[in-house]
Amino acid sequence: MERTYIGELGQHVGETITIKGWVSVRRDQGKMVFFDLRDMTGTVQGLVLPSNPAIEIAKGLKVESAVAITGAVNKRPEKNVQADKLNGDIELLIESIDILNLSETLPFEINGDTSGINEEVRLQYRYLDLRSERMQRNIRLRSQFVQKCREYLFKQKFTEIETPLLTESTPEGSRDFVVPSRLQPGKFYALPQSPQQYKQLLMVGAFERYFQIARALRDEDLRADRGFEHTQIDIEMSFVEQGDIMGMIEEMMIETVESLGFTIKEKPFPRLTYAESMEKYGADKFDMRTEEDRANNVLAYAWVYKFPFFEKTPEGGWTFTHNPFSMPIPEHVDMLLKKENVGDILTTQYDLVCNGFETGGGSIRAHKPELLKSVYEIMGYTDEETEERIGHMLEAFKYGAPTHGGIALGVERVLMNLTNEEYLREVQAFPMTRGGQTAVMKAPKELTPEQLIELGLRVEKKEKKA
RNA sequence: GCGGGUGUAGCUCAAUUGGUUAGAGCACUCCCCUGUCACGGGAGAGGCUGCGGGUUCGAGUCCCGUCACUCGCGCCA
Repeated sequence: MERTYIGELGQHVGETITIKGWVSVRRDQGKMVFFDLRDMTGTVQGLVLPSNPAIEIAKGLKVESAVAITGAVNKRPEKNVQADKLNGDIELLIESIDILNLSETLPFEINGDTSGINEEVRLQYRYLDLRSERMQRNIRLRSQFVQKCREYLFKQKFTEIETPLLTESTPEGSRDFVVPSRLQPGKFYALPQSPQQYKQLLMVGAFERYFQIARALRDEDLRADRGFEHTQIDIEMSFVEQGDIMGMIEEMMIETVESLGFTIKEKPFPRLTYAESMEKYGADKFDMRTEEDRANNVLAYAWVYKFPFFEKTPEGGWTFTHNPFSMPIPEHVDMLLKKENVGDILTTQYDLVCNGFETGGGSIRAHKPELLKSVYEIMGYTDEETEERIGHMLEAFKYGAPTHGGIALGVERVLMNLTNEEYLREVQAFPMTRGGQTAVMKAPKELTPEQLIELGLRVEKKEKKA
């Protein structure tokens, strides 16, 4: 029989239907047996009468087994109505039970909040942890948020474009994950820390409005709010100025987040300069919520901008604070080109802050070779070193590169704000442990000697045959 | 790399100053129960106390080492 979703059973009172899903709870009354049955749309109580031959199957049916159940959707007797629950006014009088997969006893209970369970166990059996109500809600909300962003961006004439995963290592910034090349032994690809350079090249390539739900990878030690991999909504636009991007992203966040039922504390978002932020909060990210806001899960967004472009290195040179590809604020362009008062130069960088987290950041980019070159000169690179690192960008900028800028929003950071989760792992389906151990599977692990030889990572031993 | 915390039954946790046979709740097995809804009642099974050394008449408890997990710092444009 055709499947009916549990969330729609209210429309089928009096009919005999088939549901498919899982057994959440079994309540064996001796003669009668009650179940809570669950699919992706909701939960319903089922009951098996002692006269039904299926009663023997019902008694052996273990929690979290996958089942297909046929029965009659009935109104509950008046005194058994649970008005506050979905389907609390109906129940399924079970006629037959088809066990699709009988579950063994679970390693931990999932019919409550699993956040108190040993995380090693949760991750080893992540597919079970994901069945819990909280994880279902978090991961589904994540999908909805991303969908809303996509809808908004398509409406704004954006094109979704994928950029390569196997790319070039960049020594500055965070540590790269690297992949050995088989065809060119001894050489390595790097996995992207962000699609930064490719998205700028797409602007040179005349796509004007690009976005990507992009994975970014960084081989740095983990934190509660930081993993090896995270996802960003990566955006770049041509022929725009700082205010255009900030205004559009602000509109996108308001539209997406409010359509998901959340409340924003202040609109338009407050805008603070870096100096104001440091003076007022002592940090470049801050939490503007009151206790009441926190209790009501209100989202307090703000922009921080006018960051210093450069900061001193321990060796006494200069390095960038956020992004070497950024443009200074318009009135500081001359200072950059002349390399004067370097410490005073402000960048067009803007960070989106929410509830104490940096949820995104971007800037207007340098779109002329001399601007970008000047940044690298200030940082002390020789012409040869600059050419080696970003020669391809300098070359690309020679051919009518448009003014452009963009932003990257951290999907996990946004979701942590929405769900009030303290840990990034709670909004990722398959996160890693802090030691870099993958969920469920056993990466990282050794390669076979044959694989290592093929990759040029081990020299083949010549076998001596007598 | 550095510092803090944790590690006892499948899960969550107890176990006085080192002291009998390491306990409880949930889950599990069996029995009873026709309106339960985290059903209830009864019985039972389940332990290399992370691992390795040491001190002691005696170690879950103290000491040394080690591993895993975790939080923070460094790091993370």
